[in-house]
Amino acid sequence: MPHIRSNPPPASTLSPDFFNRDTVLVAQELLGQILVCRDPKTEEPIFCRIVETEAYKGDSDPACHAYGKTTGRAATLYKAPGLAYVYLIYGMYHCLNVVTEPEGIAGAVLFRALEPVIPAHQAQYKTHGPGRLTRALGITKTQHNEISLTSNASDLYLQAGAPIPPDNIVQTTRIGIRQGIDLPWRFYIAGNKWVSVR
DNA sequence: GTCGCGATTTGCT
DNA sequence: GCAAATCGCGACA
Repeated sequence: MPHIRSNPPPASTLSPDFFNRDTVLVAQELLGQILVCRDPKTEEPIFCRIVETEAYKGDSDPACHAYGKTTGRAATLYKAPGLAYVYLIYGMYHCLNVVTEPEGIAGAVLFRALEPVIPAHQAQYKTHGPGRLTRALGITKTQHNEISLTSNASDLYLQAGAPIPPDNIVQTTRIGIRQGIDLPWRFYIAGNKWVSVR
């Protein structure tokens, strides 16, 4: 007699090993994975699919905060893969990244756009854009910088989603930077309406 | 200590 | 299309 599940299998959390790899590869493979967080006020769980990312590498990328630097905020980028890197940009918006590469090598992937998995959440949480998504989800440097994104005990963590077929992934140059504009390290899911247009 | 600027978003012309 | 908002950080004195 076959065993029948009454519930779906437990969702698996992405492991540090997933992030302990080349940053550009991680940026690509993060598409389709799920960011789990909580509503800043109600504490209700929110599940968001990652639909747009950018890779930043410390050694070869002049746009990376850790390019030629090891101190200050750049120090976070050398820490363990799977940690959050949150920084303030233009004095008013936070940006969420996940640290990549082995400890001691700098790299991170910027989350540029998310798609709330539950349709009812899509009108409520405006997660299209790196500054908008942190504002919508209540992500700040003081609360979330350097927390683990690979533990489901965190306020914020990553869980495995459905992989995106390579044919559905678009690779382009990155947005809003002045240096390293030639590097094609932005990835997004083709046709996804949450992706920033520029 | 002072100065200039940025991986953004918004509103106004 | 363009500029304002707003502040942490790095460069320089």
